Amino acid sequence: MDQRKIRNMEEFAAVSGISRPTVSKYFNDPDSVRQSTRDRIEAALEAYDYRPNIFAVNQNRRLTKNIGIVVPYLADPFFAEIGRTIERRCIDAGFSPILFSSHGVTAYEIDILESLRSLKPAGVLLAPLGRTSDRAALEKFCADVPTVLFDSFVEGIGRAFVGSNNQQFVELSVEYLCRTGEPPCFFEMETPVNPNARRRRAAYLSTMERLGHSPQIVQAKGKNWDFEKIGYAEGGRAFAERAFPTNTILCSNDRLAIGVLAAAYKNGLRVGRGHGHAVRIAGHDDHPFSRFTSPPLTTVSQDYAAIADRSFETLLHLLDAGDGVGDHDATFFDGQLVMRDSA
Amino acid sequence: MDQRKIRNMEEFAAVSGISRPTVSKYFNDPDSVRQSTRDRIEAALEAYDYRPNIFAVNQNRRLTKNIGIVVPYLADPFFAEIGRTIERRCIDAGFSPILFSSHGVTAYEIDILESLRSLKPAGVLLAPLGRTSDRAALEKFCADVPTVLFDSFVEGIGRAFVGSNNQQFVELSVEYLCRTGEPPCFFEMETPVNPNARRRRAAYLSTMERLGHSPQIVQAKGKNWDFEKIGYAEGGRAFAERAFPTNTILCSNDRLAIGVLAAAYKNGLRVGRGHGHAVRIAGHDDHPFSRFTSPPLTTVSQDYAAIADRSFETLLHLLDAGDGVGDHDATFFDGQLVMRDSA
DNA sequence: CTCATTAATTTACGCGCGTTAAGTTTTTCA
DNA sequence: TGAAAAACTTAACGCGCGTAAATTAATGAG
Repeated sequence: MDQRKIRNMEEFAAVSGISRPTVSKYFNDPDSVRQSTRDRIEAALEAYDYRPNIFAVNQNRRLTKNIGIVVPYLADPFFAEIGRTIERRCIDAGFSPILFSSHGVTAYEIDILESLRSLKPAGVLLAPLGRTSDRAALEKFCADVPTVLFDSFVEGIGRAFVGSNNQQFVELSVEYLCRTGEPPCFFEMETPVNPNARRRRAAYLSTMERLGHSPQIVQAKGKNWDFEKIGYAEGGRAFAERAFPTNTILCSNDRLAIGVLAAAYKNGLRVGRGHGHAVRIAGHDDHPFSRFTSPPLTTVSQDYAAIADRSFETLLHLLDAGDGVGDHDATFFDGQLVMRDSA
Repeated sequence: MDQRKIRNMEEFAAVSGISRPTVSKYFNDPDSVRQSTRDRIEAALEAYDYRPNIFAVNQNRRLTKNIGIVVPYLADPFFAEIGRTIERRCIDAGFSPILFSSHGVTAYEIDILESLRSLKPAGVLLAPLGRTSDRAALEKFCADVPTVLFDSFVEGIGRAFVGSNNQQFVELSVEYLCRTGEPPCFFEMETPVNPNARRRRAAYLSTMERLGHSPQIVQAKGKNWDFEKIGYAEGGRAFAERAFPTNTILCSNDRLAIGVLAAAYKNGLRVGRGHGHAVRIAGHDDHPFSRFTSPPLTTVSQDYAAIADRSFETLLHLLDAGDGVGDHDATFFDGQLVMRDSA
């Protein structure tokens, strides 16, 4: 195939019979050169497999083609899935995605933004930790780097936001549960890490009141991202102490619900609707595992792909709109009720 | 804090009162300069927040301080977890980890290795796709870059391997199941993507024979990484067709077992041991979600942290051992039986 | 205090590519 | 066919840092 190794663009230009500046132009935009020279370059490219040195390329660019993707917790399949989707979009659009996870730790998130900055990314898609984020650090970062926030909305941070309509999510689940059985109590974490949780609580309260029921909230202690574990421990405790005031438990999110489901099983409570069942349990988010719990979890589905796609599109928009004062648009996707057997 | 922005090492050297080459030396190894000059540099570092341009730094190095981490499927919490752990080790050791996921797609794995190569990483930790990996591509890559394989053993690839002792895993589960009830049948995928699966099958066969039982294998159709879905669909079909020859189902891995568990529930089969239970189900790996299934899944635990730690240590070893012909050492960690309620 | 070490400094080159300016060739189209 | 436009070539500089050689300064044992 190739006779000798190509060491740099100079040599590659030589073997392709094109001058180096033109080759450089080609790599920055293949359409910017005449078709005939493009063909010659691409012919040489096949014969000699050469790739521009990525470090040398990025040294001179003020901005690279890198796109940072930051999620708060990669062990959560939701974020794994959404990260995956965004990665693909980036690659297909000719960017180099770099995936980071804060693993639920504030200091990690700060570190990530720090090292991201030195990668001179064209843009960043950031799902912040939320409550435990260092607001100042986020603000400073977003001031320098075009950033689209997703999943967790943080007031005043980022140039745009894409997430789900928590109000609508909870309206959907509360209305369904009230329509088909006892009005639900709301199970959530005492000090939720994620700002979505606060909006869901508010939505639960308002929806219950609108429907003429008295809202009842059960809170679980716990501050980390081990939601299933917390749901299991605290849910179990609540079952044992008969702390759930109704037979219907609406969990703030599916991961918590998965824990409560396990706790219910352990306590010998049959979960589901209809007679013979002791308790109904529902969640929100349509977590990838929710369809495989026993019983399968009734929930409200997030449109993963839509959030991922829209986030990326929004960033692209931002990028070629330049540093226009960007009318911080926020997109909130509605969810859909997914009726399964748990409620 | 800082008066003017520092643009490069030249300027930073000026404000710190040290020459640029010495500053450069400092950044490559803070211990290589006299304590007094180190103090002066670090004082300036606090006052002026400067960081060497990562691209310029890497341009001249033959090797960078980058370490690639490649997993086959990041939406699998096992890999998310192990990826997370390795990342930490890298950072703590002064390296820059970069996490990639092949998402189960051969072409992606090849692309990842391709772009990894251009990042000139000091080393790579690779959990290959396995059966669907492009062997030639792996071989070519590993010839150029010091690579430690983990999780999936591929004969002759990489300079070392760290994974689990599949033989021992299955011995443990089969012996336990035989000791406490009907000998298990083995539920697995027809064409498993992961080489561990083949070893587990072999271990099942040999262990059953050693114990004087006739092995019985039930295979599920399906070729992708949606193990839960496949387990649910094919397990459900097997239940409906009464294709499971015993009341004890040993699944090749937990994700498959989670699907079978859901299928059992759907078919009205109570899962667990003792009377009143129709079927026992067990798995392998101690998947993070296994303790939250209903009932909680009996399984054999992988030592995530040990695999992650040892993989990284092995790589470090490899790196400062230079290009010594490395006696391709393979480490196989034993598992521990985790008895829960499903079997 | 002297001499031998050890560490820092000065000077200078190179890495691989982006980019620009000036000159040359090719293409396009009237 | 000829001139303008477009694309290319040559030449050269700069990016920010690693690194080497030669020189000077600091350290420390005797």
